[in-house]
Formats: sequence, C-alpha cells, structure tokens
Amino acid sequence: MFDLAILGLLEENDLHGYELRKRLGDLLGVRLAVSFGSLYPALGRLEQAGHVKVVTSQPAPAAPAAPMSGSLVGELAAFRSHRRQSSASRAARGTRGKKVYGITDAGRERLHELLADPDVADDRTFALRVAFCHNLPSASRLELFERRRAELVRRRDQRSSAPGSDGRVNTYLRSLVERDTDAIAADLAWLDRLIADEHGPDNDGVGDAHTGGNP
Amino acid sequence: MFDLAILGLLEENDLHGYELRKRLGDLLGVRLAVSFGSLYPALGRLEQAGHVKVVTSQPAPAAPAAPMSGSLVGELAAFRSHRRQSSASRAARGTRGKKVYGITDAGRERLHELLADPDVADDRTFALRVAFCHNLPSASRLELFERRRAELVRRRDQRSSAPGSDGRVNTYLRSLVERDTDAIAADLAWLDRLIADEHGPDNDGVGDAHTGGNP
DNA sequence: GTCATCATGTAAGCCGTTACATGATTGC
DNA sequence: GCAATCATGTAACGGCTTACATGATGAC
Repeated sequence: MFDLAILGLLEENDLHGYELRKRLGDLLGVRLAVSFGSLYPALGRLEQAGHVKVVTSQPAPAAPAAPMSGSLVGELAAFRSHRRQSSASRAARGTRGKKVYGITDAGRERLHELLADPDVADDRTFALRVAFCHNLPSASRLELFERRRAELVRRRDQRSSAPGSDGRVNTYLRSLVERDTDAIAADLAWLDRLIADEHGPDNDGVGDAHTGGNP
Repeated sequence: MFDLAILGLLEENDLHGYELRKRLGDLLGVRLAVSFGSLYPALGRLEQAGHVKVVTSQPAPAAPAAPMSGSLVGELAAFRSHRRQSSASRAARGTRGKKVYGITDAGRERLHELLADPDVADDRTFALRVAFCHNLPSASRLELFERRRAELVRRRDQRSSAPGSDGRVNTYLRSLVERDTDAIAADLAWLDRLIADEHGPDNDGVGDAHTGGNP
C-alpha cells in the first residue's frame, strides 16, 4: 500500500524519506502515520526494483515558506510546515545532503499499474488511489470509480437482507448496523458525485487529466 | 482484536469455531471475514489462558430454524442461516460432537477489560466494542462513547487547519478530504445520539444493560 | 557543549492472511 | 462411492509497528 503513496508523492516532488513521511501524515490525517520502520525498507525495495532512484541534488521546494508553487499535495504540506516552523530562519535546514529520491519511468509505470488495479475492496488503498488518480486518463479514472461503486453496492445489498429489519437484536448493535448502512450510502453519494463530475464537464481525455512529468 | 469478538460472541452462546466465524462475518459485513488461520489459534490461546473452555455438549440453538430465542447477535445469524439452508431437513447438521467453546469467568473478566480499554483510536475495534457494549454498566459505556467522541474531535480539528481552505490542491484530493470531514462529522453525530440516549432515558444501571449468561 | 530536531536505518515482534493438509457427515 | 459442506487445524509468509541504534545540524 505504501508503494502507491510513495510513488504518488514522488511523482509530484523529489523528496527524502523524512519529508515523505510528514506529507503522508498530512495526506489522510493521523490514520496513515507511516512509521520509519516501514518507510525506509519500502524505499529500499522500490530503489532495487528501479522504481525510484536517489537524486541527492535538487531537493524540491519542500519546507521553506516558498511562494505557493501550485504543486498538488505540496500546498497541503507547505501549509503544515509553515505552521510548525513559524520562523523563516529555519527554512533551508535539512534540505542539503540527505537522500533525496525521485521517481523513474518504471516507477511511473508502476504507479499507473497500482492506480488501475481492479481490486477495489480495501478502503484505505482506495482513498490513496483517489488522492493520486489525477495521474490516470479520464477513462481509467471513471473505471476506478465505478468499480468502487459496484463494490459498495455489493456491501450494501449484502447487509440489507439480514440486520435491522427485525427489532430483536440489541440496541447498540442495531445502531451500529444503521450507522454502517448510512456510511455506505454517504460514500455511494460521494462516488456518484465524482462520477457525474467526471463525464459531466466535457473534459473527457483532456483537462487536468494525465498531467505529465515536468511542464 | 479477535479476542474481543470471540469472547463477545461466546458470552451470548456456546459455539464452535466454524459457527463462530460465520457469526463474525455477519457481525460487520464482509469486512471482518476472519480466517480460520487466525480463529483456531486464537481459540487455542484463549483456552490456554483460561478465558474459554471446551464444553462439547449443549451446542447452542445455532442453525436450526428454531423459534426466535431473543438472543442478541444470534437472531442476526439465524436470519442468515435460514437464508442459506432453506430446507429444514439440514437443520440439525453440524450441531453434534465438534469442539464447542464456552466462556469462563476469567473470560468474562477479560471481555470487560477489553471493552473498557482506554485506547479508542482503532475504528474496527471500536465498532466491535459497541457491538458488545451491552455487557458494560451504563457508566462505563458512556465513558467509552465519550472517549471515542474526544478522539473524533481531535481528528476533525487536526485536519481543519490545513486542507481545503485554499483551492489549490487537485480536485480529487480536495473531494477526498471533504468526504473524510463529512464522515467524521456523521460519526460524531451518531455518537452524540448514542450518548444522548444513554443518559436520556432513565435506565442508568438497569434496563437491558449487563444481561447475564443464560436466562 | 548540549539539547532538540532532522535524518536514516535495523531488529524483533504482532497480527493477520493465504495455502495446505486432513477428516467427518450427509445428500444423491 | 462421490461430491459438497462442515469442521479443525498447521505452515509459511506479508505488512506494518515499536523499539533500538546512530549520527548530523543548528539553536542557544
């Protein structure tokens, strides 16, 4: 799962591990606070596989209170680091000789592979895929959304046959099942919005889809 | 996590592993489809710890299209198995000489311990705890809900400082963050309802709370 | 010079999975 | 007798976490 996150972030910026972790934390709140014990080995594996490589120079705009660069997730992180540092004097620290990674062509291919994967059952992975789905062409993105939609429908229908229809199970369990049903419904509505937006505007195949590497 | 689920289910009915798994599956949909590779070792550990013991006889009302017994999660499972079998001839199968487990006093103590645990960060574990929280006295249950509430508030506030305020990050990421915020809000509302219901009606310490073993 | 933070890594372990092996019951 | 299902287990492995070890940099 982290491979996706790492490749997705590196697609936007060259980064070193430490910074990568911080951005990951911002990406989906505290929930996905990846530990170093996972991150560094993951980077090592990705490097061996040729999906990323060390670049060492050109360490990305990263932390400094730089002018908003328009990068995707970067803004989010900039927001946070500016909250943390508050002093501009620390701006350039850490941005020196560490181990800065960049994505390779093979890595980009791998990223697309992960984004287009047919298995859409895992919630957290799907969230990550949405976060980076701007790397997909519109058609694949739509496919992703609709596969996920089908998965949620399956979940909803499966539970609709059994649970709260009778009032016999205990109150708390019943409430829990209802909450779950509502959550799925909300998720479906969200997905429907995404899908509608996708072929609503006439940006099929163009627009901000499939943004390349360096503009 | 499974310890909680196993003990919670055994508190209601003596069960053997296979049946346990099915009920677990019904409890929270497909998501928590515990595998045998986890279940049996878990049962073994629990037995060694003295939290459960083999009873072998008296294998619980389980599958047969029996009259609704009023048991808690049982109804839910009965619903399902009646859907699966559809023929009454198979009713008594499996309910013979297998390995039926029952909860011990130590196990009940352990269950309470798990339910009252202060760590309320894990979503799935919390859901399980709600499913079985009728085993707690009203005060502890309220505490559980409110600790969870605080956790969710923490999550919400943490993200409110950074994300979608500026319109710069890509559309999909933005939508994702919004969805997440909404989900947390919905969860908070649900919890508030639970909390209100808890000290709203005057069933503090009585009512369906703390239902014993065999009626 | 010392402390906090940045930064990279390794080792041990937990928790859970899939895949495999085995056998009893029952319907046909 | 054969296949499906019920039923119990073991082995190997995967992914992620915590804890530990190390060291550079910069603030004070």
